[in-house]
Amino acid sequence: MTTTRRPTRQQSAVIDALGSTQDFTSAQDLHAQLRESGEKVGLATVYRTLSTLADSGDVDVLRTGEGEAVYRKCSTGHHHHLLCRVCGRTVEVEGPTVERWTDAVAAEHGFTDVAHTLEIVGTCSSCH
Amino acid sequence: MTTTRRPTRQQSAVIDALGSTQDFTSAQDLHAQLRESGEKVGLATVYRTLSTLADSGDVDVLRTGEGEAVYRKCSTGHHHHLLCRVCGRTVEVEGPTVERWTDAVAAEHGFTDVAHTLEIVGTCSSCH
DNA sequence: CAGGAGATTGATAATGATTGTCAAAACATG
DNA sequence: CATGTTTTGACAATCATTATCAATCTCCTG
Repeated sequence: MTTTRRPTRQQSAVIDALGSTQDFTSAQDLHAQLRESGEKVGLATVYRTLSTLADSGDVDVLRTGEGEAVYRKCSTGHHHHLLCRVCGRTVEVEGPTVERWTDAVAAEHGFTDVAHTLEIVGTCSSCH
Repeated sequence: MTTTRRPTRQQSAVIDALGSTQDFTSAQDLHAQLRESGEKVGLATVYRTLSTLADSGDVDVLRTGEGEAVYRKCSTGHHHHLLCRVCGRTVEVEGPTVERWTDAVAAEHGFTDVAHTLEIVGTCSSCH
């Protein structure tokens, strides 16, 4: 029995907020974002909505190193971050290389619906 | 100032417990296991030891779908994980492609001492 | 349009893993 | 043995996430 889905203002708000970025975003962040933009959505509702969307496969979920769950609207191009460990400056980078590689490796092992996270840390030129 | 590592009974117990299996094991499980086998090790110590080992790269860490951290004795050098979002099965993958790409991209932006993390999630063949 | 069944919401409490605290214990060394 | 340092562990604190449950909203039907 599939859950009856009834569209609501709150759910749309969450979905829109998710769609406004291509990055993986945590439920907490989304909630803060919604509150800032004036939308009144309860934290529990944000979690519920994300969880439902994830179950139905409409969003990707994965876990950060800290164990926080992060979500992203499915199948849009995305980029990665190059982070300076000294000053915290970040640079967005992208390229088909990694995308292709992960897809290939996943397919090779019979995996489908693949998503990935990649973070690169280093020391930037000014901080060297 | 080299790593001030002082071997203790507790740390050895944690390492041994970890080594007794090839599966990813949670800190909580390890603690329970140690307690059962008579070793008295505090929970905080288990966490500290695992955290230290993970930092020094002697064990692998990743997160289950529920957000629990799980650890395993490292088998080889640097590799990545292909994680099934349904059953949690993991496959180790490695290859020079990503390493080269991250190094190249980092260098291109003037970054040095580069490190990276990459996690791939998907649905494995049995769970599809 | 009114009424009602069922779905949805949200404030708050509860949960559970992980981390912080800090005095006591274990060590190494002089 | 005295002393300074490291490690331990019981317990409190934190933080994301989930459960609760009364109030509210939606849609359907008469």
